Amino acid sequence: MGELSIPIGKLARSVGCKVQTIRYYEQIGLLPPPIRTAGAQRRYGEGDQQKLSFIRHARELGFPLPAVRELLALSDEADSDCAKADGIARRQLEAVNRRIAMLSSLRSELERMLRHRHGHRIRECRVIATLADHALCSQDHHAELAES
Amino acid sequence: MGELSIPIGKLARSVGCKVQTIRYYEQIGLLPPPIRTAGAQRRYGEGDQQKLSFIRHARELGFPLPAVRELLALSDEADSDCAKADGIARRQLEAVNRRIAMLSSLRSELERMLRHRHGHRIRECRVIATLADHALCSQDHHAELAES
DNA sequence: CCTAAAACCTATAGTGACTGGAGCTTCAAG
DNA sequence: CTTGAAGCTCCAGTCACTATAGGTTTTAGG
Repeated sequence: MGELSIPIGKLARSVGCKVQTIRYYEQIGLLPPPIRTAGAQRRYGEGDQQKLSFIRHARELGFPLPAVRELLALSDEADSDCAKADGIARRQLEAVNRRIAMLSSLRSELERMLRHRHGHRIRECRVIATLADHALCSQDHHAELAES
Repeated sequence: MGELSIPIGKLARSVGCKVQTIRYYEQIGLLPPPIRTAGAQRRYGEGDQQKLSFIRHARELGFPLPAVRELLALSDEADSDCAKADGIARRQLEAVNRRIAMLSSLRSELERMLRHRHGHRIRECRVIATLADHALCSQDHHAELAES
């Protein structure tokens, strides 16, 4: 069935990224070097396709490459170093939850705007205030403005 | 009360970013040029603080600067050009929903890993497969691999 | 008032994560 | 066996910051 051995361009199209991006990921060791044809062209398999698709989605969600690297490591580490995988999963889960919380409040605000717009005009737009709120975020820069 | 007029360093600390980042945002026109002291140092008010906080959170959520610019425009445009604001809000809402969907499935997978780990060892890690799934994403690169 | 450290200024260069282009080679359809 | 699309390497450019150099302003202490 699906052991494809597709060239780089097809792989790029299948995940919606540029050819050079794939070569770049290989260069920085995020993707393993694929097999090559006699003429030194890259040929990819099913696994590569999945991995790359994962990387692209994670990047679109705003995870930095180090976090992506960690998440990728989860599947390699899973059945070797359980404790390590557990720690990574736990940490990334917290990050994911924070993102969801922020996006949820932004969503509510956008929905509110679209609902209230039917009246006639929006009196006040609270989109900025919604996401400006520090209550949901990780950093400890709350109340930094207090002293002096 | 709170019409602060704080220097750039304090503003940076209050939102958890670098001083240069603020100057950069001013340079590219994302933040308005603030008032200056006699000695040409920047002094910021409450509104700037909110706006910057919003920008930082939006960026952490992975919105590119053009999208951030659009979201910022929502509040300016809100009571002037209603139709335009509506369109922006609708488009951004879709983007937000897609992000939430992807993050939710990633969360389920991470949670599943943490639950099942208690047995003894994780047999298979599906984190990558979860986020590799194209069903939830916007682009039309589904089934690109079909022909030939 | 005066000074000295901390924070500010501009300008420029460097980094991370790509993206594009030049110039050449390989692959595959006819 | 040709020929045009797609691949290759290498290098330069972009976006969104981040760091450094070299100088000025603020502000707290004496």
